[in-house]
Amino acid sequence: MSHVPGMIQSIERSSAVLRLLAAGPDRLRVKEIADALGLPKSTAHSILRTLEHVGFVEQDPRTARYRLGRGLLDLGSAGMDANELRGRALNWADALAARSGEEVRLGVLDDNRVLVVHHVFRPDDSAQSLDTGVRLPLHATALGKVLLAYSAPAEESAVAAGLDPYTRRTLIDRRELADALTETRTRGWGLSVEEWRPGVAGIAAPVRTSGGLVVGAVGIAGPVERLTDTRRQARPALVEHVVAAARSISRDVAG
Amino acid sequence: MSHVPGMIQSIERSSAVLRLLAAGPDRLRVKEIADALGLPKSTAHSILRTLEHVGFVEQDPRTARYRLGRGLLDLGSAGMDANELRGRALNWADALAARSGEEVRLGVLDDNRVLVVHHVFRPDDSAQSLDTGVRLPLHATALGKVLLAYSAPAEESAVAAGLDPYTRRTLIDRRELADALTETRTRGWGLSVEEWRPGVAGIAAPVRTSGGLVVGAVGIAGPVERLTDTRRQARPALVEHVVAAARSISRDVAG
DNA sequence: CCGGCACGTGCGACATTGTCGCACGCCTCC
DNA sequence: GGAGGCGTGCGACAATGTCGCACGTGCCGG
Repeated sequence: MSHVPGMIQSIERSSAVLRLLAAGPDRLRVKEIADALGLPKSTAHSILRTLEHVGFVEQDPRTARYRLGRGLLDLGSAGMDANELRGRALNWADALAARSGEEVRLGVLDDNRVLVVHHVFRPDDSAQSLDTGVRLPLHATALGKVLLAYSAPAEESAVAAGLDPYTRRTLIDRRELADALTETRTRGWGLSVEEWRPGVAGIAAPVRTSGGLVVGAVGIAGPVERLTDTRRQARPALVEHVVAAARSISRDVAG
Repeated sequence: MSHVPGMIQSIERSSAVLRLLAAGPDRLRVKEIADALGLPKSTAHSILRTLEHVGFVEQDPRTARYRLGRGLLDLGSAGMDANELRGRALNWADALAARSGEEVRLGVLDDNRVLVVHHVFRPDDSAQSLDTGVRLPLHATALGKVLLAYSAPAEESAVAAGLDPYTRRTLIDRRELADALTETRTRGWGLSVEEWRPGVAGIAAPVRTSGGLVVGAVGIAGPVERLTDTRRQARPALVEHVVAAARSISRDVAG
């Protein structure tokens, strides 16, 4: 790759190595990397050795091939700032509120809680309190269930912290919660019916980066009778609105 | 941090910078980073400039503070190797073949193609060819649609490379494909009916890491009349088997 | 079973490269 | 309106990364 003055060459090369390893599912040999980047073997090896030392790549002991390391996994999630997410979701959240007729919340995972980073009031009602900055329980809200469904560590942490009952419908058994999260994962959206506050239901869907990583959740909340039918099932039209909004925000986030 | 002989200093320092940015949710100033790592301002700035150039960090135009960039988000995906995925999927793939009565394939994204990393024959029939290692088209197979649905870059790349028609049902229009992928994303599984080979249909579902990242797809393939009903809709029982198998593999991968 | 090849790895010398000191301009807070 | 702090850019030095070469090993073919 071309050398750009003022840029640190070894860092540019490291980036190229990481991208190369990320491009294909296969592990790569030193020679393959060196050839692909037009570098001498020694140089490529020196870079790989350092990247391995800092945990960005790992080497298979058997085949001696290199692949990306676990150290990168932790970095990705922090890449999306809450404020940034909020900025990109503003318009879509408003549109969702207008289409669904319910209040909209955008949440991110934050220390065993859902941190509400954005809140849009229900269009027809002005007597509501602004929830931005509030922290909601993970296991009892639709937003929280979505966030838990795509983060195994968060699920463990939440279970370990204890599943507090807020209503008689709150899921307090770890198996019931696990099943609910599996269902959430499978269908792609989350539901909570009177598990947090009596008479209130929520529908939420995940916001993803271009790589598929879940960085937040967006959802609506409102009276049970408006969000669900007589069998306590989510109304399909509302689900579609929520999922579509989440998809739009995801597309925006992906750039 | 201490200098280790044989390691490239600037890469070690870059790693420290990235970790520092990942540690806190706040954006950091050049001076804060420099002080935390014991570096001169100029040096820290030079590293930051390069990291920004390669997309690993971004600078807020207003506050001039730095945060992690989008380039890192997509790197986590390749942490899962194809062979590793194959190893974890072996038993589940066999079970899926037994339950569905159809042949099973496990595929990963590889350079505008689906790379088949595992293949289980249909239980009742021995006259089949082993597909492991074969590459299938992305836009015309159920496996490929699932992989495309969760990778925007791959979709762009596939469209750019041209949507070759294999049968008269192959999706060759980019809008039709986009709609199909949206549908795939929404319902959580993919379908292909005579889009690749006449008389053959496929049903596939995504395999995810604990973070929700899609690293592969598993699916069944077989005669149209066995996989779909008279309206060319996938048979729910088979879909359930495929989705369940994908979920099991995902759980295995996550652990 | 043995020879040859190709690969990963390590070392050392060179000079290219990153580092660091310094100074400029801008913004913010006294 | 002044002063301090910050981000940024430049340039010289030498410390640093780079590259050529060679060793040992594992694999494949004869």
